[in-house]
Amino acid sequence: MSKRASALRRSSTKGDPICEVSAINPKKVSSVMKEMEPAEALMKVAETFSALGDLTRTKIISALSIEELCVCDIAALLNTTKSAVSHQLRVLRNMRLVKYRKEGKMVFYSLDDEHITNLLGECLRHVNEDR
Amino acid sequence: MSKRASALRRSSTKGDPICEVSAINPKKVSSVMKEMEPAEALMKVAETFSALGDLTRTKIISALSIEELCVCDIAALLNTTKSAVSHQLRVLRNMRLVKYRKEGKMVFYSLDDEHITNLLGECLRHVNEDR
DNA sequence: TCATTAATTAAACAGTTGCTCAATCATTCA
DNA sequence: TGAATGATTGAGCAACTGTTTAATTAATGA
Repeated sequence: MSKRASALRRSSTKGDPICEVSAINPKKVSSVMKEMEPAEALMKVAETFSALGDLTRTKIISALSIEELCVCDIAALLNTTKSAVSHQLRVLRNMRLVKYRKEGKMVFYSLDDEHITNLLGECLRHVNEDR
Repeated sequence: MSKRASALRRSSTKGDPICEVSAINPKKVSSVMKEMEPAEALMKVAETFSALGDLTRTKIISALSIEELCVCDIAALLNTTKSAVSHQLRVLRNMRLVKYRKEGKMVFYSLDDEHITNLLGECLRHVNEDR
């Protein structure tokens, strides 16, 4: 298990920030690096999770998973201002987590697709797990 | 569709932050409020998504979805410091997204359970969707 | 016991985020 | 057209976050 190939290659500079020598398993590292998702996709994933990672926005998603709602109703539901909700809806829109349709002056929001419902569901299952 | 019940109840204070009169559909709002997930669960959900919502941590999760790794290997893989990785691993540990086992001086991290793999997979499917 | 090294931790700083407030846009209706 | 209203937007600010640097802990082996 512990066949560290070039572990003898000593670094001349000491206190180097990158752990470049020591116990690194270069074979393992390079194989994982190849198998990992492309950086660009992971960037979008991080942004998406980040968009979901706020209590106000999580509540919005949870509400929309039940029913289509207008901005005003969401604000009433969360006991906050339309402005605050609108700001957060933009974040969710930017990550394609919600979609909307206009009806007169009002704008009705709903979840963009079933992935979002699945993400919420899977996360709820995780946090509700008792151990 | 547009049967707004008590829309006539006018607020005396003008410019009030909460959109308490106007076009709110009180029936809809209260029914959604009842059906929504408990606030406590949603709080944990938001924290969990927040823990996943950072590029460094997303990369860590992606790497660990392939293979168990020690801190040093993760740092090498992400071309960053052990300290930075250790800090982020703590965030992931706090949200029970990763687990670890010690082997001598080294600490090997892996994903906590299949929910985490599912979350990553579902999110990847979302961001990779072409439209 | 002492040196070495993997990992964790604390403090500090820069960058980011979410809300508030005010202004603005857009649609309806008199 | 002008008033009213649902929604969006921008600026500003307080709170939070992620990295760096340095110190510390824990385990190994000479």
